[in-house]
Amino acid sequence: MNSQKRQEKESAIIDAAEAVFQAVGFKNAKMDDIAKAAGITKVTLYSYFQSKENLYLSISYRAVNLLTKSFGDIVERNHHKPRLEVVLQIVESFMDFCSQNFLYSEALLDYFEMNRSSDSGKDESKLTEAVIQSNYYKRIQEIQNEPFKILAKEVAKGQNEGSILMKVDSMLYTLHAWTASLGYIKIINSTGTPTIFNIDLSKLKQMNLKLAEQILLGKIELGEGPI
Amino acid sequence: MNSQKRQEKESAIIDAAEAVFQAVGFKNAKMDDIAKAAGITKVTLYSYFQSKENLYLSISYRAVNLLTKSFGDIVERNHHKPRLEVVLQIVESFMDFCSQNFLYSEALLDYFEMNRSSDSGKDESKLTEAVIQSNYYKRIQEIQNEPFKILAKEVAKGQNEGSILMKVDSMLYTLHAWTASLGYIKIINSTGTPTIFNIDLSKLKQMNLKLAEQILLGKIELGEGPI
Amino acid sequence: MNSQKRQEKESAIIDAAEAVFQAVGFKNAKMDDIAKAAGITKVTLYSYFQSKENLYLSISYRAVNLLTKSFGDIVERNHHKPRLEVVLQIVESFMDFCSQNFLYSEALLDYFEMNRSSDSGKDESKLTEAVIQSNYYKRIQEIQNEPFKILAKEVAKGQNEGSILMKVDSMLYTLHAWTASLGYIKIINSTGTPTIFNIDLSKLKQMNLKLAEQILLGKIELGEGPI
Amino acid sequence: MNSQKRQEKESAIIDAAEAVFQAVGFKNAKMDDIAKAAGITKVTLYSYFQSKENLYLSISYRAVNLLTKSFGDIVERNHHKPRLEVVLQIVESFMDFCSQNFLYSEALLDYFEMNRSSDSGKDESKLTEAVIQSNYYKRIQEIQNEPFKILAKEVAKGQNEGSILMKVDSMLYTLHAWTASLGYIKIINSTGTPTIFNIDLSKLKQMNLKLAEQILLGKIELGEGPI
DNA sequence: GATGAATGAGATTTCATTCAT
DNA sequence: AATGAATGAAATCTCATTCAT
Repeated sequence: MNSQKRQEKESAIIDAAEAVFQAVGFKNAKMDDIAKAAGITKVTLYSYFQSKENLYLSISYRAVNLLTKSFGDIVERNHHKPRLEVVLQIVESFMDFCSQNFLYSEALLDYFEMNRSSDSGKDESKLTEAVIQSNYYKRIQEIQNEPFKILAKEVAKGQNEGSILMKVDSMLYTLHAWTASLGYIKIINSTGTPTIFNIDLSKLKQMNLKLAEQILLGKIELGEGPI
Repeated sequence: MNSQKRQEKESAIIDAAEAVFQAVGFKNAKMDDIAKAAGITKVTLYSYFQSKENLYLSISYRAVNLLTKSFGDIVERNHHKPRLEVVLQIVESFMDFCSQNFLYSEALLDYFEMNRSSDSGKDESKLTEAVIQSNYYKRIQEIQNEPFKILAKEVAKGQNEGSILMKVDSMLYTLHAWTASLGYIKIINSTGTPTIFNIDLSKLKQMNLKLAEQILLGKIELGEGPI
Repeated sequence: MNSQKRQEKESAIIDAAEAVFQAVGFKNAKMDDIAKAAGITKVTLYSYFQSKENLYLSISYRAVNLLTKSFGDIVERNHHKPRLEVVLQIVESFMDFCSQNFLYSEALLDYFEMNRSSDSGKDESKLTEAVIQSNYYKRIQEIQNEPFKILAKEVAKGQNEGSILMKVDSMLYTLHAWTASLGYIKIINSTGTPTIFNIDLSKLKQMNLKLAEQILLGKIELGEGPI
Repeated sequence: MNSQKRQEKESAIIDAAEAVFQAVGFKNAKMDDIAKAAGITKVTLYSYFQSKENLYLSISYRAVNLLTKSFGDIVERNHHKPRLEVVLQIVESFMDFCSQNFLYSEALLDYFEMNRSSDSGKDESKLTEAVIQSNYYKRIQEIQNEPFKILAKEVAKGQNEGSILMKVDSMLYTLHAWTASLGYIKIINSTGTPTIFNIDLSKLKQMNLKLAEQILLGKIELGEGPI
């Protein structure tokens, strides 16, 4: 099978896996069922993905790629607009992407969770052997920071061009925007409903965006600390 | 064995389980090893916790309890101080608690992840049978919102007493503070190191706190949306 | 507790055990249930009977005793009648005893089955450790042959007094009567119904008795072999 | 694996199980050891036999089959001889088969013991859940009466052709022969030695056969009862 | 001797993963 | 690459038996 065919088949398998993981969750998903859903045998499934974890990581990988692409598209589509706007759009799209793709956002978070590193490099003690061997685990490490980098770059550009006026270090701000989004996603994912404690979650998103805007415009006194 | 003795023994078992989960992670942990660590047999272990998942949930339960207690202590210790300060302390302690207790924060996040509910009540399709049967899964649901409620209450009090000046609805703000903390925790947990992208994570925390203060003091224009 | 009291309690426990074994069979019977049925705790049960097998053997023991007593009574009650008649009555009572006491007959057969001996003494390789230690296992061995001996003795007496005319060795005949009865019991016990293959089992009993009578009266040519 | 291969493997496993049961008895036999003896894993063992009891019943099943085959062979080999002789040979072969195959005869007796039926159909109250689910338990019920039927048929033929002269109903006689054999087997199995009470067990067998011959030849007055 | 808890041994199950054809 | 069977590791369960108080 030539490389392209293989790519396509691999992709089709991931599609099937996504459907199964989506329906019953990682733990309950059986490799048997995924193989069946993909219309192949378990052995073939294993010839593509060497472990269940690797298969799951392929979804994380896809998620990072989609996110990267999404961020990249925003940058490209708005190359003539002020970076301030681009940054806000990216942040919003991050939140939207995740709230619209439960599986992708979970896969993303799960990856970052498993990928925990310690002072002395990767902390492999909690990793399954299957993860350590996983080729997607390796591949995803190469691209894991892409979305973050795109965002950080736009922030820096904005500071240079003057549309972003805050005094905060661009990396620190990006990190902050990232965590704010992650927290939002975590809440969205722990809820299935559009409201929680009678609060419409869209209001939460709006608040996050408004806050981002204020920070970026330098309207907020953030003291000595963060700069 | 009277109820108290049983409580103590159960607690001692959870101690042992924490040590094992901490050391090798949930997946790699063997019930046999946990039993051994607790100085009991596997069967006894099962007589206390009906499944590995239930045992893990007991740690989530403990985490929620500790967090609740921590929040409650702050409230009590500072009953004479302005609520603004109390709220900021709670937020800070949340971040500190989690960054200092990897296992607890993970157990907390894992619980909220699995506990996802849908419009039509709990979405059990992704739960393991073991979780559905888990008594700790039931118990934790009764207290899961306690920490959040404490925080929300202090925010509301602050608005009443005038130390908190923002125009934002107290629940919405609390939710925002909650997500900001969760995001911070998620990043802390995905990292083992005190810095990421050359950014000292303590700076991120400071930024979060400064931001919280500015919001609470009503220094930020959050527009119509969130109010 | 004095010896008599203990005897009585032990007996009451066996009563309870009989009821449980009768109801659900040896394998399905739980020591817990037996203790409950006897109105005592498991530990007390164990202080009387050191193992489930020993408890079961106490029923075998009781069965052998009852059988011995039954045979003895017949002998006594009919000391003035011809031995031929006594022998026939014993054989009949054996069959009746067993068909009326499923549990006793099974316990009897089970004991003889487990007690299998080899050329080099007892074949303990298939015995459970529990059986080897069982005190009832020891006690029953002392009396296991009593019923057989009574029968054999009456046969021999009958030959001496002339009411029994067969030429067959009394021990051989007794053994034969014994096996015929055992086979009958086995069939009775494997059936719960009074008929099998449309044959009324009482007819089978009648045939066995008629045959016994003919043999004892020397009406049957048994050739050189058995004598 | 085609059906035949599976049959062969299943058969090989039963071979191994026989060896283990033979050596240490049912209770002492461990599934692990049987698997090891068969050169497979426990899981594979379970994929063939769903429980230890089912595995044991497969031996009962094999025993019934072997007995049926043995009886059938005798009938075939002697189709030109008088049925009287065939019947006697069958009875003798039954006794020999069992005395030469301790495990088979025990498995046979155990099956009949557990299979006890009541007026209202099978009496399942004493059966283990494992037995109720056992596929061999189902299969053996279909063939359990085959050996008996063969014997009964030859007796009836003998009466028709005139080599068997007794007035007794053929079914009743067959049942009697059956019980006599079972009793003999029971004694053989409860003994490991060739003698008991100084009686050579072969003499017992001879006596049984001589008796059978006399009955079949109508030499014995069995009265009104049985006919 | 009574009680409730714990032990130990082994049966059974579940699945991801691998083997053999 | 496809198929069905097998493996291995660990979870879970059952129960007779024992311990501690």
